Amino acid sequence: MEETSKLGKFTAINEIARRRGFFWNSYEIYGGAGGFVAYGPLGTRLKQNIENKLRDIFVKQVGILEMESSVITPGKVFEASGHVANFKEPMVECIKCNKRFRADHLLEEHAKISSATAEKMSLDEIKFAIDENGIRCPDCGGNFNPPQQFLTMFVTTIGPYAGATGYGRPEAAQGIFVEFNRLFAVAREKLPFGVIQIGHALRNEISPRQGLIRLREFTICDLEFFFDPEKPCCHLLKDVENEVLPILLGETRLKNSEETIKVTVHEALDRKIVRSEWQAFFMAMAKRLLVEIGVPEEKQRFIEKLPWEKAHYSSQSFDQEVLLDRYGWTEVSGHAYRTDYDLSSHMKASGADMRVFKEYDTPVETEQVIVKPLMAKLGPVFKKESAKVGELISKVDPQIIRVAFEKHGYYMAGNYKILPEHVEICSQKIVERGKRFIPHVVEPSFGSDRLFYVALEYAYSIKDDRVVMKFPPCIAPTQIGVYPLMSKDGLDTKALELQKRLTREGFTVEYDETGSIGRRYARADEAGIPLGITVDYDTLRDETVTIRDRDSWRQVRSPIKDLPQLMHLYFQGKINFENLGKLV
RNA sequence: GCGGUCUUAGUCCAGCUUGGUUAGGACACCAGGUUCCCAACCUGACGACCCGGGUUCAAAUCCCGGAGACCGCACCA
Repeated sequence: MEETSKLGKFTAINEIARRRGFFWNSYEIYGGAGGFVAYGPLGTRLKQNIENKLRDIFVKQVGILEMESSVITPGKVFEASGHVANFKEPMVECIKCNKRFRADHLLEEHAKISSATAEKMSLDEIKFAIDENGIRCPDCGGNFNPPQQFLTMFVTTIGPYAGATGYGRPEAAQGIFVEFNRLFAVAREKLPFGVIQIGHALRNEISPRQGLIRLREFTICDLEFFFDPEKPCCHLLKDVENEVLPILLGETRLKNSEETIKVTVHEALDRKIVRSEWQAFFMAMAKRLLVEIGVPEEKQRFIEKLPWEKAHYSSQSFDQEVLLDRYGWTEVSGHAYRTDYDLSSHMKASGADMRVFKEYDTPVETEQVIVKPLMAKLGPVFKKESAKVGELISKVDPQIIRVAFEKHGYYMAGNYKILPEHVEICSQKIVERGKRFIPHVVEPSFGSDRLFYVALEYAYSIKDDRVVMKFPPCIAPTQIGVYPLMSKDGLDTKALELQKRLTREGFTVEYDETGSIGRRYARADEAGIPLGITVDYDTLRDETVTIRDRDSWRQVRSPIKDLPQLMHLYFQGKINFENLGKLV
């Protein structure tokens, strides 16, 4: 019974999404293709509004820099990042029944090989281990074909001739890391700073079945926040330290429990539940974002990833989950502490120096004993070789030379005999003004399509057998509906004027004069339009209109001239519906 | 990838067992009428058998293959 109601809501949301143009499966005329969706007019606006909300929070409020890079990425990038090695699954297929299995999972189960070890094994090693342990198909007992890797990145060729491999990026993060040097320069070479990229990513999922939750092409919002690991303090923590985070700890999960603990950001850090201040800060901001798109906090939680669940780059990871009617607890954002993994990898692979220079508060002065070759003396003796000899000498530990002089009266640098008069051993002051290091990264990463689906599901409600999409006003795809009570007697022209005026004010306004007023309200409710303004016969007399609240269906009356200001205040969340006019 | 169920207008469904003239309904949408605040009513218009092949005089209907959806399994770095 519960099952059918779950199906019912999901089906109803999908039906309304198709009918009203929120989203649908792509390529329907060719039979469809799994894992790809098209957003219609309402959906596109809703998705943009959600993404803009995210921008509002992170770009405007926190000061994160936004950038945009390409989807197609040269192979080298994902080789360096570790994706080519890690973004694939070794799979075996049963010869008899054709069933496929994760080879590493079979080894864990039947050969007691740990997942960490199994992950590092080559295909040959896997084959050997399978044969050695006599592992057969768990279903029918058949033998396996040789193991094969299934790469979950889309592969392509860049340019028409060369065999230059390119990948469709499976995340937007690498687009940020590879441009780090320029971004850092733009950020005026100051840490900490963050960069966000919102864009498409591609993952060739084996079986993308869960609608908007798992797509082959989707929109990802990756935020990479760079900071000095020696200065891990978050200067914005004050704003969020009392925000409560519901966390399901890894240790709790190991006990097969789903009990969450509720801790403030402050506590979570104090008790070292979350190890990075910045990570805790972003988790709190992520929670706020979800509240703003309509998910109450009791329907959210953060779940700590277990060591073998973490991505290859991550040190400590949490997933932000939202309770969905259909899919249960569902990930909407991931919070990973990527350390210096990515920048180090790209540094090593590309040869580019991605270190950051940090000036010490007070320069460090050290005295160092050095061997100074006296070229005036060396020249006459070694002639053309003297430059080489000089270089050789200066690399040697002064102590060794000193000891050699004391013992033998000379020092042999290779085949060259160095006498005390050739060099000067002296102490030198060295002033270090700073040092170079690789910044650490904390990454919150949101799935835009998932946020979208979450917003739809939480907005969906039924009132008097009608569907009302209760989007929070700040993300509603259409903000205002304008209706003439009758499409005659000049009410229509008056209403059209009003629509134009509000549109010029920057609102998304829809005009509708077809059908009875009740039908138009119903249509508007389904599209989730928060406010409906109706021009009636009183309007012609006194220049006032009624404003209808989507959620309560109550109405207030206000003068037309006040509308622009009232609407601005309402959509900025500064006033409530009741403050829009006199209740009628 | 596997197994089960399924695929008919914008949406939701009927028809298929037993092949046969013009594939039926509801809602939505559009036009006109009517209507002074919550999917009212009247008239009219538009609009579909998932794709490919086969069987047959004749296929939405039977058979084979494919694609897609849903449920379960597996997968989800």
